[in-house]
Amino acid sequence: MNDALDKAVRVFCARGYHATSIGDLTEAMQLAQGSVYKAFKDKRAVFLAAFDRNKAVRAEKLQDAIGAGGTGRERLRKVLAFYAEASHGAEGRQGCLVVGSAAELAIFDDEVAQRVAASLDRNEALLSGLIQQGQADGSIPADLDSAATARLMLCLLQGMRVVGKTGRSRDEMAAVVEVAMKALA
Amino acid sequence: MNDALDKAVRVFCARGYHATSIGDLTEAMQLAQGSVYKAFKDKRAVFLAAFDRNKAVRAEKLQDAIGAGGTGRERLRKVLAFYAEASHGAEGRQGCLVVGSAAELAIFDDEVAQRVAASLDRNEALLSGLIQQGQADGSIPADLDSAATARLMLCLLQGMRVVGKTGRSRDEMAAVVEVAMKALA
DNA sequence: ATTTATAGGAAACGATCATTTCCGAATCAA
DNA sequence: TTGATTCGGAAATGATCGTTTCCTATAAAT
Repeated sequence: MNDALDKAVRVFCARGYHATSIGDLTEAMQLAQGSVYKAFKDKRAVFLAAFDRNKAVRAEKLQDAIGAGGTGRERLRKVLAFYAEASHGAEGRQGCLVVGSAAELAIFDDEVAQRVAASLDRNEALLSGLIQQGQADGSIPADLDSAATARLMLCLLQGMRVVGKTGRSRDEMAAVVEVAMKALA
Repeated sequence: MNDALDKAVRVFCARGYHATSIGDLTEAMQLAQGSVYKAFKDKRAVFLAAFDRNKAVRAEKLQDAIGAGGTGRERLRKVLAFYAEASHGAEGRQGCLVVGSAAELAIFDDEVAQRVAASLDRNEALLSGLIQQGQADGSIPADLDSAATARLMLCLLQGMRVVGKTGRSRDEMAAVVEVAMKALA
């Protein structure tokens, strides 16, 4: 089931919610049309499940990328690099489900809006935590506004995914990470 | 006609392309359904016209906000503040047509993808020009990588519009601008 | 071997939407 | 005043889509 949901995630990322038909989903998930409606109440339920699956998968990959060791500064850089890696080439063109949902559904669907906000809040808290870790271990200045800096980084990460839809190179995105680290001065 | 297009812009921003029906457009534009098809070939033509109209309006407002005087650093701050102002409250929730188009249409419609890329490139060039102006007038260090910094600012601006869809306050976004200025060190 | 539950797949339904067509009213010219 | 033209607006059309239903085949269970 998770395999099928991963396929659904890719379709929803690339096409958005409204432009994805049930046929698109069954084709990608390799399921019969009847099977989709046996497993899910409706298209929206498939989307919500795909959203949650995407959130879990991305969160795990991000945690792997951050790793356990290193200073707060080093780990924060790894977060930026993780997003830079996802914001170029084919994966960048595919787009981000959170960004797409924010643009397409946040106004109409309160439940989707809540999940989008929760995803962003979670990311912001993660960034804020890493900054505070860096301030504790001395790799980031103690007088820095951790909340505002975390919010800046959150905006930057989401923006990279937007700009990445127009097809940038890995080097272009990696260079952004280097400059962004200057905000930790 | 421009008035009607401005209304269309708002609808497309809020609802996205696929979720806006012709009825939504006629209601917002206060036009008869027949009149829409007398003025435009089809829904996509309305969208492209609205996109161009939005681009022109936003570019003019941005130029007004930047002003003619001041250092490159001061003018760059005004660009960031302009986007912060658009990324909170009701306008922030309404969203950005470029971001929405990038997420929803950039993969399917080459013409839309080109316009999105052109809008981002134009913004990136504007940012790069202001940075170079700042390097010429001494308000921004000369050894700074203007291209990478401009790209960072572009990502940040687009990301602010994404995050702004979840309803942030003016102060939250204004604080991001202050931190972002540190990237010019 | 027979029955029962399960899943795939096709067909049908109802709704919605983009688009076209048609009709009436209003405007303008003669 | 009359006739032509234009424009708003409503109805009709054809297609698509989400959803439901029904049928068949396969596999599990007794």
